[in-house]
Amino acid sequence: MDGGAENTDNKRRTSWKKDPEAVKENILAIATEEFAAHGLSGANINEIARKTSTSKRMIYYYFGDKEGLYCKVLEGVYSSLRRSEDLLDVGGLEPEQALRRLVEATFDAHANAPHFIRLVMIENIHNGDYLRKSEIVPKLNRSIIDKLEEVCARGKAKGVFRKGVDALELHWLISSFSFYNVSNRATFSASFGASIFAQPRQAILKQRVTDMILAAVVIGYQPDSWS
Amino acid sequence: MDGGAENTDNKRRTSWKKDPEAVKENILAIATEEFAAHGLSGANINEIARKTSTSKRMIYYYFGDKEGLYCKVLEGVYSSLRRSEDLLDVGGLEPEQALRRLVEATFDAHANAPHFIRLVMIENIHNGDYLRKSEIVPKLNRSIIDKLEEVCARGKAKGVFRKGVDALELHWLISSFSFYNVSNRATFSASFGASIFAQPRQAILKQRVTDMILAAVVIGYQPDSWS
DNA sequence: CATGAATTTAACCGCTGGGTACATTTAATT
DNA sequence: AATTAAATGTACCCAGCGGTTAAATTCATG
Repeated sequence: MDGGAENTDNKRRTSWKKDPEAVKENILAIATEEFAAHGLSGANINEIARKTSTSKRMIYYYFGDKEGLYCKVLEGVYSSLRRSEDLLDVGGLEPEQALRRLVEATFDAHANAPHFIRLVMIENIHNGDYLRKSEIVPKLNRSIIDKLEEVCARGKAKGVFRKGVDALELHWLISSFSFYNVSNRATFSASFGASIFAQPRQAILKQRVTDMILAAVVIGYQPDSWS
Repeated sequence: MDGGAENTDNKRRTSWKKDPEAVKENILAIATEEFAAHGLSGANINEIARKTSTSKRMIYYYFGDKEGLYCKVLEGVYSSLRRSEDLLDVGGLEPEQALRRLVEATFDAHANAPHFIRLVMIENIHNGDYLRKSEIVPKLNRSIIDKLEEVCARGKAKGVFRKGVDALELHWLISSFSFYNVSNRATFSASFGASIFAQPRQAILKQRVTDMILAAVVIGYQPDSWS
């Protein structure tokens, strides 16, 4: 990530001994780890600095203060998850298959983005105060709703989706499964064991929630597994 | 809660000018507020002490240190939620109605226990380290599973529940809705507005998830709302 | 090569906040 | 009344941590 001087870098700066962009990226990466691990108040700036390839002073130089750094970290994980969602193209699939694909992909995406999950949890502890300040986030979140709305519209037009189906509600449903499955592993395991979070139970769970969503949306849907 | 001298109190202590039990309760109540509001590292012992009817010294006298206090708070909200669950009796209902009742009650219980939700979120941020240490919690959590298992058994015996239905999986499902609905309000609202968390949308949501669970469990179930 | 803005270093600071020392009061016991 | 142990009040400590100061280094530019 640091490597040599990237002369491919455009803008007005060609090659510095130490590239500020790389430094910023490095700080952000470490800070993401630390905030995700310990929360806003729990994370330690000195510790973040120590793990960085640069110094504490640089953190303040580039990000102002602890909260400024936290905000950038938050924006980073949000846009990173949404970017991965944008890669998913369900335009070529029939509405039922498109929805199934969206649910499965969301489930998997959450399972594979523990940093995102933890930072969203942390941000909720802070009542969304920092997310609300961000300008970048609101527009990011349209894409997933748009995608769901498009699928719903096609499903209704084709006559296979129920009338009452609402994209936002659907998103809430899909997120609740997918998020909880990661966010509450620790306490759930402490109470009931971790078996449900290992294979093959996870695969079964994904199948189950997908079927439940489809059953709620698609007229006359009858999953194979529901004898 | 303080009132007069409780001579009904057994043990070896009859009446003190200042009842230590009441002091402990008072500390716990305030600490619950503060930890739920700010997290483990975010909460401030001096601030907790200030809001108490006693002094910081007493907190350390009764709870040892910050983490000890946090543990007791955690145990408190857990047992409080489970106690409210125990009040729910579905023994007299047919399996389908019993399950419906359990889902609705869980949904409502979570919506009405914001402290519990926040503290569980916080505990998950800490990877369940403190919950795992607690001896009181593991046994508390049996009751809800037992209740679900009993309903499932009756439903299968009656021939109205599917064979594959598993109580733990069911609990995971019901919890995911109910928990996420409260835990992620802030960030969800920041992204998509708060309309879904107000009436009448909440009632619709509850209805929807209940129907989804029943459809997944009860053979041939067809909710009215699913045209 | 002098200028100066951008970038980086190292040392430093003050206060917050978890935790403690020690004296003192209270109520049961003898 | 004297003794004792639990319960409490007050003042204090001090390390950790967020944030800063001031100066040095790097490189484009005239």
